[in-house]
Amino acid sequence: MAGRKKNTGEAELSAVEDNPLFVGSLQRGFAILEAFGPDAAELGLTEIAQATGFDKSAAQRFAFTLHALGYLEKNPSTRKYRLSLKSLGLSYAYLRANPLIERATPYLADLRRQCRARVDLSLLDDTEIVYAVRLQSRREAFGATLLGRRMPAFCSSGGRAMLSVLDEAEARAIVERSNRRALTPFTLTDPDRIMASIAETRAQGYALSLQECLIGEIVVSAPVVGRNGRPVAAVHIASSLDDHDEAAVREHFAPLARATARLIAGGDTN
Amino acid sequence: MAGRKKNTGEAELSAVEDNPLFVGSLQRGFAILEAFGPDAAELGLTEIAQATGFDKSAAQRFAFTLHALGYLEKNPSTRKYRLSLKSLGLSYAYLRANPLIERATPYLADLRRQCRARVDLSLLDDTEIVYAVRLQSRREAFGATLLGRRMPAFCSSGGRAMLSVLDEAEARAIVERSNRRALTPFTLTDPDRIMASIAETRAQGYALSLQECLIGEIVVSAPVVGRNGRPVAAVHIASSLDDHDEAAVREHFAPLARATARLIAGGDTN
DNA sequence: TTTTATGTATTGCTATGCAATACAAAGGGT
DNA sequence: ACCCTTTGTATTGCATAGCAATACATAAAA
Repeated sequence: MAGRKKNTGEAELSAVEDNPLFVGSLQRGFAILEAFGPDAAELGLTEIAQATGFDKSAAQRFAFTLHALGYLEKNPSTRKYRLSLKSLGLSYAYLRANPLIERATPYLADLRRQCRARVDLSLLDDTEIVYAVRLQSRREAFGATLLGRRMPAFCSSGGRAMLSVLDEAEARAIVERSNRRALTPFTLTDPDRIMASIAETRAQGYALSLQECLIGEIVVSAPVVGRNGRPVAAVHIASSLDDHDEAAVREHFAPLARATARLIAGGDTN
Repeated sequence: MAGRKKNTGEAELSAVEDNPLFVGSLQRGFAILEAFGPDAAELGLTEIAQATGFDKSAAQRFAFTLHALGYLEKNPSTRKYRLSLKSLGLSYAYLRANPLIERATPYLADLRRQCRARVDLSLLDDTEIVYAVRLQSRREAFGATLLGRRMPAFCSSGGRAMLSVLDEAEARAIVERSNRRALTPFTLTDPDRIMASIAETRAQGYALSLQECLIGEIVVSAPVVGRNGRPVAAVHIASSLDDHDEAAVREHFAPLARATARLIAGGDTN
């Protein structure tokens, strides 16, 4: 987590950092919060310093402050810091304030009952999708069931669904600046082939991902389109190939996903 | 949201603020983030200034910075700020890093299948409980289904379950400094009667809340106890009185909740 | 015990971030 | 269409908040 690089262009970012309105301390504080992750659940001061590139003093001050504010807590035995419950507060505020999600939730619950598979709602954030609602089915790999999880848009079903709503050029731009690391042997990584898949998605009104993100998983997604014609979200239905084969998914789940997406779009305010 | 008062004692807080390690800018930044909530989904600069008590300049600088960092986004039409998707990231990191939650999730999913009612896992944070896992059943009021939601411990079933694990004195202290506003006409607000309910909970091994938080809702909860003997979490089973009466809940759900709590506690690392 | 590593506390200096103010750009009433 | 009010954006000199170096304390390791 040390030197994570954004492909969004550092130039633009450092431009904004030079703006006199920019408060560097805030940035550093968040950098420390963001240093905590699945791989780094608990961090000591020196580890924080290492992960962020700050010196010990800076790590100390910011960790101290975040602790005082309640965003970090200390494991008394290891004396290391970890994220605290308060981290959940922001999510709550976000979800609660988001009318799209409020609107979508009951439709997704209905969908979940109809197909008895995992149902997700994802949002597009540049080259990634973020899961905002997840209704899990049976036992899934734990990390895969969490809200806020990010996946690359180019290879996820929901990502392709949303990209298919954009114009060709915009979609291609996103695909091309994505980090197109293959997640499975089935992941398409060639931009042209990805764009072909997106074109197909556009034509049929839904995207289908066959083991492109996870071996054994098949996902259909339909885009939720805003009044302005832009993609707002994607409705996913994910299941195991053990339970449903491609034909069945296309025949039964795809129309359901599309219908749900349309219902959600129905009362859009954007 | 302007002058929210912590009953934890301001003295202690301002003591820490005077520590030279305390970075005030971080505090102000978070104060602005926290100004956003259900009631204040979108805020303009002046509104932010009002809500936080800062002057326009401060509001401007911090909003600018949070925007640059990606935690706030601007509604282009209203020019107001709102929380962005990035808010979900912290939750993800927290949940992902929390072994208790990872461990609990599959057991909760099983429980959900067995009782076909809403199943939640909550954690205790001083006088409040925070929902960390929620497996909803059918349509529920939207806000009630979200992760990160807080409820008073004194009147919630899960809260009483966890309080019942503490010693009498500690539990009473928490109850007494809670803001004991009645949420429904059935909410117990008298400390003595609450303590009696907690004692009963301790005796029977589960807590039962009959419409104390929400009219028409019945909830049983069992505490998850850590190796150190402290309450770690609570397992809730919530259903509507239309579906299940008190006797049925006590007979069928209470044992299930207790069993699940024990399973979760089984491999605790704390 | 000595040694090494890591967390905690202190302090003087200066760059950072502050607040006042000026400017621009929308809304909204008449 | 105008004014006037309101709200967002940009600039700047100055003081203080926050920095980095360093010293001290405490815990694990050898």
